[in-house]
Amino acid sequence: MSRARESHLPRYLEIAEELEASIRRGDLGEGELLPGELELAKRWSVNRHTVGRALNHLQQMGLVARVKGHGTHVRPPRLDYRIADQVSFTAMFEAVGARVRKQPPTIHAARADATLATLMRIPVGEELVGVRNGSAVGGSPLSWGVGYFREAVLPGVADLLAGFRGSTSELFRSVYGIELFRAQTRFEVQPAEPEAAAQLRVAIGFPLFKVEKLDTLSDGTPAVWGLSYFRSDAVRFDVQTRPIITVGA
Amino acid sequence: MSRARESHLPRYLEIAEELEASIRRGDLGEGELLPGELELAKRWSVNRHTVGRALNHLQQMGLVARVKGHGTHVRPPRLDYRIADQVSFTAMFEAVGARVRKQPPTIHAARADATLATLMRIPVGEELVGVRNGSAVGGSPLSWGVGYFREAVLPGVADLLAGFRGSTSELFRSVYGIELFRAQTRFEVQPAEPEAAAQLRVAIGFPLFKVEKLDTLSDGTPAVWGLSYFRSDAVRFDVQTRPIITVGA
DNA sequence: AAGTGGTCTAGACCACCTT
DNA sequence: AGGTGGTCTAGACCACTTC
Repeated sequence: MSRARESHLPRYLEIAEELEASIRRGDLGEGELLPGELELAKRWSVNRHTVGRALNHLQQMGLVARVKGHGTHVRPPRLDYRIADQVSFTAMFEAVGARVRKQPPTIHAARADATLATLMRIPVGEELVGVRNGSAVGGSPLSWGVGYFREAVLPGVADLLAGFRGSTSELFRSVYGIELFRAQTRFEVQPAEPEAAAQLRVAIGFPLFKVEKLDTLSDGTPAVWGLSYFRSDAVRFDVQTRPIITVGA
Repeated sequence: MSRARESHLPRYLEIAEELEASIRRGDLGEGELLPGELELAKRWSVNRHTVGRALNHLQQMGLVARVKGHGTHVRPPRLDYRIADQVSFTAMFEAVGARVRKQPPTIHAARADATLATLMRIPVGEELVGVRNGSAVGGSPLSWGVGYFREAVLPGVADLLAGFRGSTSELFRSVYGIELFRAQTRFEVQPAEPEAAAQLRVAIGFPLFKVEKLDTLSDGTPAVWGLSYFRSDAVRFDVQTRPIITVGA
């Protein structure tokens, strides 16, 4: 492959690279606030919009976070969201020492419409319990979404979940004596809509992971379906589909 | 002027929604070119940059694609990239009737450095065959990346792959009599760097799926590791970790 | 040559968060 | 009240694709 020209990089990318270098060098520590757009613009003798673009690029790289009215600060590295057939959201992040905060969920009765019935592979009209929830790790919002639990499989689940902020895996294990398994996970990228943007404290249009999941009982019976949006600057997903052997030395 | 609007939605989102509606209605057919920014700006009496933002938003939603010097056209719906423990990229998309075109791969000898050895779970210094490749579906670029094949597990793989553009799953099955299994897949979102942007025909900064995969033999022995970038407007990933039963009716 | 979208400047107003 | 980033306008220049 010939690499003839690579000299004329856009100015905002040059600035982004300089800022990236100084973050990686450690000139700017984790959580530290960067100067505002106006001051940075003066530093490179460019317009405010040009450094703004550089900062937006760095945000999509996961290096900084921008909050309107507050400023731009250095982000910690992305979290690893590990998914295998057995998963506990809470246990996984606590194992890494991350401080997880779940919002108290909002619960409502629901029934499977045509779309939901297809996604969950259950009959139309079945009784469900809908749960709106959100999570934050290390003080920064991570996810926001909704889940649907089958009342037929998890009787009385609405009362169980009301106000509950712990690990649902443990809850179901102790109350029903069952284990849930991740059967299917779908990943998509979507720009943040106004409501999701507000919940996750990102600007409208910021790229989000849209994740749809289906959890089943051990025999493959569908039990829970969920749709969540995750900040793409805060997380990376790691899905295990088979065991791996480590070779040699 | 009269900004006495009671909708607190940004103007560019209102325009994006109107365009979205007319695409979903079918006023604009798949593949059809939209008017240029200047004409659209006249239509809504706004600046060119405002409609530009609306179009960029629609592109991130996967509804349109923008190509510099060419224009903005309506995209087909996102492809479903189904991943289970047994996968064939080629077979999967051909099953959906999509026309897959793989670029002839570029091959080079390589050795596992510390990073690669950790990722592949093999000893440092092991002999590998590096393969740069790209794919397009339905005439639009989809992925671009690099793969590393273990010479010890797939002897003579460099010669096999040189100029080969078919299904590698089938190739390995017929030549070595082995089946490869997807063991691990990592998903991350990254803004397009200049080189990836050029290969995938998107603007610099456009959000891409960064996908790392590890394929193994049936006993879990690592065989192939790969890193690919996928256009996030063109694809959605669907990972199956367990079988699912369909209930009722 | 004409048209397209990408970049950069310049200035304005605003909503939001902190003090 | 002061500072932050988000939005919108306006105009300019450019690289790229297509004719």
